[in-house]
Amino acid sequence: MSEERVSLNFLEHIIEEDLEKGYQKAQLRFRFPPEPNGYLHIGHASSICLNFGLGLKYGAPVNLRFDDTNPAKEEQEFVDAIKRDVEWLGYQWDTERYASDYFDQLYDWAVLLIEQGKAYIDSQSSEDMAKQKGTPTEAGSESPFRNRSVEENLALFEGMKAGKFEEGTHVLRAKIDMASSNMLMRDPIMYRILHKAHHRTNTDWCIYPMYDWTHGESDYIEQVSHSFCTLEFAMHRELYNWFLDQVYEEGNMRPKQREFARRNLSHTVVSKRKLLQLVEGNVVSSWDDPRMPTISGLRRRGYTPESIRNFADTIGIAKRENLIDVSLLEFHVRDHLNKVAPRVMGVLNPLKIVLTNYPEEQEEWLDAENNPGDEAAGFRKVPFSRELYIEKEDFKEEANRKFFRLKLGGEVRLKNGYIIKAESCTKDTNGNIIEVQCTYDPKSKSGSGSEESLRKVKGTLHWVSIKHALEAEIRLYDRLFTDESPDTHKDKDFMEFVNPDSLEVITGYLEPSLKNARIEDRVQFQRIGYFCVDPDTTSEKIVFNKTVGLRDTWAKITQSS
RNA sequence: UCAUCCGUUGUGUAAUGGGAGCACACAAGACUUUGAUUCUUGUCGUAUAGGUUCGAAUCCUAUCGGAUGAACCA
Repeated sequence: MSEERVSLNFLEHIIEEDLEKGYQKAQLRFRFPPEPNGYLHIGHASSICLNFGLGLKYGAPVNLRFDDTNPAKEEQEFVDAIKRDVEWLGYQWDTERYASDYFDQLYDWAVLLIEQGKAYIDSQSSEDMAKQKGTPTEAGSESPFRNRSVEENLALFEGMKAGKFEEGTHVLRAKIDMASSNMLMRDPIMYRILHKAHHRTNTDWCIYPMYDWTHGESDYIEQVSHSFCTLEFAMHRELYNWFLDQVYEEGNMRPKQREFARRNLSHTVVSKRKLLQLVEGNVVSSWDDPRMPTISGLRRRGYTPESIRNFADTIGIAKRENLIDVSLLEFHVRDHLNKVAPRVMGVLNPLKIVLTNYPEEQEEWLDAENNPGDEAAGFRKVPFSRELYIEKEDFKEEANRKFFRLKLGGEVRLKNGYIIKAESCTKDTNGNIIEVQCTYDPKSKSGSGSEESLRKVKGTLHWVSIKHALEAEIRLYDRLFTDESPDTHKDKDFMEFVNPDSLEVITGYLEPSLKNARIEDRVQFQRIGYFCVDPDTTSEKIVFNKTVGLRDTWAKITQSS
């Protein structure tokens, strides 16, 4: 037995230390707290995998909590989409919670703070308050309303709740320290007036708690042990703890906020505003366009939940700045699809070949293996006939020895079929090759066991029988941005880096077995890449999205020479 | 130029005072009815300068570099 070296990320170290210090394993509880104001993206996926992954690892419950404190931005539609995406990723939350579940408790606690002289109503404009806030290097100044009496504060707060005031006229502020080096501690706003209907509480409330006042207290109410968020909230920790101090009672779990670095993916943007710009500017068709980094986009692109979880696992979690190459994500989807995707044949760029010694009316149904890595996947039949399509790039009149494909006078194996030899070709008036005449070796049939079938020829091509071919719309995707970090340039707008060729739509010719493919089915077009059936598919027209290409060392060779 | 955080191969991450490891990428080779997959091997790293210590990626100091911080957003 060799000792296994366990490697933990820094958050797991924190949990392990807490466990050693006396936390009970049964007290561990985590949460994933999205705001329902948009669609989840690959960055959220990392956070989901982190929190739910820890839940699985420690056998701890994980709550799905919607941080719904701003009715101006939040909608039920997003709640539903988020739940779907988390489930699709393969995780189960313990309970579904909403910050809005705690509005009553939050209000009561706020009243308590007012009574203790730790919060006050400020009746200035936001501009005046901003002026008094100071700068990171200069202390702020106190509001003229800072020392209102408890009674007056209570009355005003009640009035705010009762809807007696216009938006912007009053706010509730925590009375902390206008000179703190942490700007967030300079009397942060706890409540603002918003005469807006909330997607869950409707018009019950017209004052809504701010993030800082809500988040830690929600963690506390749910008795979350570890509250993990991204680095931009590091400054908020001091406030998080201050608010917690006001309500914490001995004997309860005291939630601990810790921060990790957001994972950045190359060649993409992830901010809601920018994603919206792509949708509204018709750069992409929708939020679930297969080029979008949203979870719904990745799903439509053909990514599997496993591949995304494996990706999140490999990139790990830390506190340093990072830019993860999108090719790592592509590696993981290839890696998973290689194991599970059935192999099929499809020609995307057809060139007609005619087997001159194959009888005109003859057709054969050949055995084809569904997945060479998985015996249980079995076999299917593919039709073979005299006239076939192969890829244009698989034929050259003349080529050197490194070209393992079809050339005049050369032989090649047709996958699952026969060995053929190119004899001649015909061209149109522009000199384009439009047809290749070949002969086939009738004894070389794949799997027949004959001496001829065992012959080694260097190249193997995929193909499709023209008269049996299924026409399909094929959408070929490329990266949406040409720059690896499009939104980090100070002097350039990210839209300048949009790749104009990120989508190419062509007609492909597929083996007829694909007629029964269903939406979201994923297959490998042999020698090309992984594809999945798009929801735009109808009974008349099947649409495939290219998920990712196969690794292509031949492309590298041709490029470098 | 105030506060907080962070600097480990090309990228991401591990090593918590004692082996700089893993994955991807890259390179070479083997196998192959997918130029795929698989397998083998290889190249490359602790920001800099001091200090503490028998011993430092790890602790201390300074320097350099980066990120974050002034929304009635989350």
